[in-house]
Amino acid sequence: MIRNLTEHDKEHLQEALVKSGQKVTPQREAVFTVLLAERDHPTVDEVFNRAREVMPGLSLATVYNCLETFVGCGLVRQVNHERESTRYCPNLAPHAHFRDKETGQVHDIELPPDVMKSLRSILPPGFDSEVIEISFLGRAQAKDSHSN
Amino acid sequence: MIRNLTEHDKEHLQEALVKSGQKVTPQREAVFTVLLAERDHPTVDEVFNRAREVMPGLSLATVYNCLETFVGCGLVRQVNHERESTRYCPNLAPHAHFRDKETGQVHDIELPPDVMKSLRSILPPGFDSEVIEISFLGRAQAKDSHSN
DNA sequence: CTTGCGGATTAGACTCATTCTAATTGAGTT
DNA sequence: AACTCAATTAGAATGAGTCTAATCCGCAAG
Repeated sequence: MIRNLTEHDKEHLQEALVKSGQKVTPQREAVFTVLLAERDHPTVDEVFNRAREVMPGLSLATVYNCLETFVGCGLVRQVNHERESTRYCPNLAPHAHFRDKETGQVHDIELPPDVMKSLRSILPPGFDSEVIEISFLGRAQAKDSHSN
Repeated sequence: MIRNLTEHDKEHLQEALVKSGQKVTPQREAVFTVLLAERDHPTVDEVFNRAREVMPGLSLATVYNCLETFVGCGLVRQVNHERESTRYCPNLAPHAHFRDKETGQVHDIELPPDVMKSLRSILPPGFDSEVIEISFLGRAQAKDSHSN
């Protein structure tokens, strides 16, 4: 179910960690592997349970720590909907999130540069934004179960 | 500090409540008054404290109930940022939210119809969205302290 | 070697927004 | 005056996330 990291992904992880003064540890590799294996925006608990299959001693606190570290060095994004549990997403390309009202599934929606630009343009002078979050809520005709 | 509802706002409240089979109660009037008095996107706790000045016996559970009811009949919107406490906003026009990283203040950003349309247009076929949430995070040159 | 250092990991306690529960109130009826 | 049914209430319960203090582990210095 959970494959090992490809050489490429391993380098990606290592580079990002080292660049922000963090170490590569077995726990971090395991958590990162889980994130890449199934890109369905898992919650911390889901990551925890999946990672335990591969590293049974892993603790929940460590999963929180790893994910926080990854966010800190730009390896993954947090995804929040209302006040539900935070989900995690290794897709780094700019994208919005679509949440299916029925299934709860989260899908990535590609965000073309011109839409980004038009969004930025609605900010009145004096407002300077680093992060823009866009989330849709609705229903999706099931097609591919995951989100990319 | 907290003025009474204008006749107009009172009718607005009454109409929305009755239309969805709810009753007008003193508690609901008090909470709605608080929301309209200062449009700074208060948290439940802030609403609670402000409303207590006017109705000391009011309970926190009731504030939660009232706000939930208001959301249900379209009188107010919930505003969430990451996993912080939910805030409430009586601005019904389509708008985005800008959250100041430093002060935590939330400002409303008007959302022109063509931007809404271009956003809707990025959804692949099969995706049908009712609600779009857009939130900016950044720094705002203080100007008017409230949002609206 | 083996000792010491500092970051990473861990279990479990803690926080705090929100929800739930069960009892009470109160307005409008019969 | 008794009924009814939603709204209100206080306090308990939930649960995601954070904090704490102890342990672990890789690595560099002696």
